[in-house]
Amino acid sequence: MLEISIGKIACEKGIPLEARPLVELERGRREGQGDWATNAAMQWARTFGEKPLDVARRIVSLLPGSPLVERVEVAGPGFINFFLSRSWMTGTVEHILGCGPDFGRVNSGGGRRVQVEFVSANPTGPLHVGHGRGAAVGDICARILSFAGWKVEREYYINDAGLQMELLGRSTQSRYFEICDRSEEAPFPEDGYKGGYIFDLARNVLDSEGERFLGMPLKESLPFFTEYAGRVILEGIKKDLEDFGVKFNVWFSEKSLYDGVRVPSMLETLKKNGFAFDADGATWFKATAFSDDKDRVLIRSNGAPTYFASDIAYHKDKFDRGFDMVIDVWGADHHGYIPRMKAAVQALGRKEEDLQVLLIQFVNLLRGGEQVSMSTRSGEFVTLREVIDEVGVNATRYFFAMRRSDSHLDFDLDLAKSASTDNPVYYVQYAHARIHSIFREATARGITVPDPSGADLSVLVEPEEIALVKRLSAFPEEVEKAANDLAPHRIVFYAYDLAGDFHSFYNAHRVLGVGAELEGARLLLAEASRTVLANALSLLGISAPEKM
RNA sequence: GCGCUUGUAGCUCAGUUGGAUAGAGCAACGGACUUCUAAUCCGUAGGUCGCGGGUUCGAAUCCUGCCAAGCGCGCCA
Repeated sequence: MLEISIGKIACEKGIPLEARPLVELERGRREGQGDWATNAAMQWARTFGEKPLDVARRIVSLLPGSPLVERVEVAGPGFINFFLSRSWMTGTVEHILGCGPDFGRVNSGGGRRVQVEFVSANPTGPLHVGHGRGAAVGDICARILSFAGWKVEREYYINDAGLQMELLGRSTQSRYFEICDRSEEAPFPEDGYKGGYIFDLARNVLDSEGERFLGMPLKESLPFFTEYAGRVILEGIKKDLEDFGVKFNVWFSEKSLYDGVRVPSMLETLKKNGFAFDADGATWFKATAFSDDKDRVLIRSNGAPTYFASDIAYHKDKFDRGFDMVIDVWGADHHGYIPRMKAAVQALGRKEEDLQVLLIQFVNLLRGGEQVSMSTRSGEFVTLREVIDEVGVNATRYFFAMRRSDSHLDFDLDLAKSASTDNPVYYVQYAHARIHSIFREATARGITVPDPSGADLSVLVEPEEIALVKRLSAFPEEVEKAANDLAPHRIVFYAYDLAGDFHSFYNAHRVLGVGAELEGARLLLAEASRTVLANALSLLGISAPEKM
């Protein structure tokens, strides 16, 4: 409404609207700079040939009044600051209470379909903390996108074909022989999986299948070991994710890509679009037609497709399934892969931005201030399961999501599990629990929360109350930004700040026993705060306890 | 060598489609519980936004050159 007003004024000034910056409103950053502010006068000063301050004053003088706006000021080099009136406060709280669990929903997705593919770890070992971060970030992104009006599907791509799986089978097979004191017959492969879980798998095989594989050629028994180990590990992964609160709609098997149809069909599409060619006995993708720096092999001269080829086929399959946007969550070490994948997507006839790649940086585990060293190959890694068992699902999710996903994360195990002042998870949850505590006490005293429509919220005038209402009202914008930027950490920060605003309010003012009118208004404010805290925590997949 | 990411308070990090006096938490120091949970709050102190140029009314943010860290540059997966 305010934008339109300003726009009209610009028109009245007799200067055409086009080729001029749009009017932008943003929230005031600090006390005295208004609830909303615009730099429009500064943007237009050049076009008008006047000083920004003069332009600002003229705009203000032409602004119509609004019941929501208490006053308008010109400040600084030419900012126009809007101060909102009390009726706006009342309306905000009523609106939140009316929406309840749906407050914060926005429709930037507009019902479009998006697929989030994440974790996608090889089933060659249990999930470790790095996967855990990807799981948390992917899951929270999916929740946020859904809240922002996207139709979301979550997918796990199972790398169940290829050399790594064979290596897993051979590792297990070797351990099986080793347990039977016949290790010299099946030497442990170089670069094999050395983790203790391989012994567990081998022992299980021995228990259920006996020693029947000992007398069999290695080649013959290998498929069993490979299939068995892969299946059991995948089951474990599924269980870990489930216990971590992460669900998938689709578990997509890499093997299913090699059905003799998908890769050739993908090649046909690329050739038809003019982006595949033969050279040196191999088939190539013309990645340099886009922003990649070299062309890439699709089919080797020995006839075998590359990993990249199956990845293109996979992404073609995704788009064929009708998604408007596809999000891949990758470990940051794969960043060099992005240009060619984006190129492939364009070669398939999609826009570059239809594929979004979210990079997850490495996690640095800290215990006692010391870095916990990890390496998958040596089998020395901390599993997601261990972290969950040690610090709990809520703290684990919170810590994984608290930083921008593309920056390194220090995960302090001692801090995460400490039920102390320093732990930000408890800080947020405690705000929610405190509000419930107020309601419990209110009930004990026979006080009920009034109906929002009948209450007078204009009695909320204290700075802490106003700050809290402003924070509450910003939630939908935060959801929208988090969705647009695929930035779960924004919600973490928002929840933390909101909790802080509530704690400040709580410490400065009493809710109960301050007179019926004020008490009612504060109960409604508390309920609105509880609602938004719960909604934010729900986006993070973190519980909102009633008691701590 | 080329490319990507990062560099903000002692530490860990927000802020990066150009806006006003760069913000939190931890650590340090000083305060606040007869009351709805002190797992909280209030205050003090802490900064050449890696360094140098440039663009403009205005730069942590954009451009450019350096420096440092991490990660990539296969007919591997």
